[in-house]
Amino acid sequence: MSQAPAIVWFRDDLRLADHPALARAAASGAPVICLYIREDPGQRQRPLGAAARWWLAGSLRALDEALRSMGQRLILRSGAASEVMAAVIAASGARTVFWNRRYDAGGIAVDTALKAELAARGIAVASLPGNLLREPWEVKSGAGDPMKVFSPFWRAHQRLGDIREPLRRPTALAPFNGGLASEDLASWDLEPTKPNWASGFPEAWTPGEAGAQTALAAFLVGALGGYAEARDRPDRPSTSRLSPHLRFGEISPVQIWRQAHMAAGLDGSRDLTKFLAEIGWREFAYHLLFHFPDLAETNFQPRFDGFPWRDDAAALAAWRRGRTGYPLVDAGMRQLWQTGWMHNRVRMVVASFLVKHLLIDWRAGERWFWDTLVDADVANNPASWQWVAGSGADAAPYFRIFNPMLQGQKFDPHGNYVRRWVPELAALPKDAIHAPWEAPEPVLAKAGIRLGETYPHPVVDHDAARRRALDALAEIRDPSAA
DNA sequence: TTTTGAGTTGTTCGA
DNA sequence: GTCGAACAACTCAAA
Repeated sequence: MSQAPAIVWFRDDLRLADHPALARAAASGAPVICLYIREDPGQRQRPLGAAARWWLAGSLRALDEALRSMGQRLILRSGAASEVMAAVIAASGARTVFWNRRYDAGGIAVDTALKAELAARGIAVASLPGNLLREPWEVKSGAGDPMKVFSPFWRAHQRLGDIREPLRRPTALAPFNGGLASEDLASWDLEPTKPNWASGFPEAWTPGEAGAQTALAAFLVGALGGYAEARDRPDRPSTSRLSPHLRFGEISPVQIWRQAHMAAGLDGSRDLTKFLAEIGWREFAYHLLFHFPDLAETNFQPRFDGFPWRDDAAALAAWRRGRTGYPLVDAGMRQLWQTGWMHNRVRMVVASFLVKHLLIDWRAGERWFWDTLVDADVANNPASWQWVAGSGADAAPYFRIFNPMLQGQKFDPHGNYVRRWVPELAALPKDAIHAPWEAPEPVLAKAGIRLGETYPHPVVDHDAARRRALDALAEIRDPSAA
């Protein structure tokens, strides 16, 4: 009599290598059922944004192809996780279920309930750590509390010892021959059609594990050298662009950690340290999310609950569409819209602009990023928005208000990033491109620009907006002074 | 318990 | 053009 199969429930871990759940299932010798569930969003689960849905489609196709090359396939099902799991178990006679943990409150609630349900029916469940360097609760202050400042968090994280070795991709997976039905990926409508706003995405991205490994390898032989400085330059290919791959678990931070160390040699170079600190920020964001599950909705610092946000639909729309009149801001928002991604330096600038220049609630920006970023991450996105807004853990100080012109001059000194994404400004010389409203009329005319027609006037005046933000922030600074 | 040093990413102003 | 100081005070984490 053949062995009962094991189910591997794939979630945000769409890879075969360094996949603890898959490795355990493979090691059991049981026939393996690889399952992906398009979950009905539970009460506290966040439906995927549109750009992330596009990525998911590609990633699921890639995973299915990789499994097929091993005589396996990915079973796709829709519904509530508990119902889908019950149905698959009933149809297959599976006796064990493996998955890698998730850390958002909604996901934890679903997993905890399901685990109890299955245990009550005699189904063994193993939930394993696979998507972080360390579990969020492992890092603690000396007093045993969650950490709220990045630097001590990261030091404590590193004091906990070596990061484990990545697991190899299973060499073989015994197939389950019972014939399980799978839904058709196309029927999930993950990809846009009318209009197909993602038509430019495939040129920029290759979703899937192979694409992730290619991106990492290219980064390690290329941009890692000089990363500490060049990473701030949106006009250059100087970042790893691994974020969406990490978001969907096509590559694990453990793999990145190990490969980066090997590529950089054993010495802790500045570039390597800087790069790994970015992985550290992801660890910190998940640490915060785990201990503060409402991160995407509630100010980490309660005094921001009284902040005088403005309701300004027109300004919000201008920001979303990249029509604020500030070239660097507009370039970033259009890069986001057209490719599903934005350079990190520019993310800070556009976020600071929305929150401080426009005084629009960070949650509005967070939601827009959630919908438009292919790397929209349940922990990174809210943690980063709160950091910029000043309402977060270890947040930027209130007086740190980015000047979009100055940031442009510093980090896009030739204006090439702006030219790439705001083509109507392309003919402007670099001295004018970050502040076209200050350019002499003949310069604008020569570049074919009529302010207010071919490119907008600034939606707000920088100096006035800056003062207004400082005043607003002063309102919540000292509660006793009110 | 108290004290002490530190805290991702900036800007502006005046010398 | 370049440089240092001011911008606030508060909270965190560890000694």
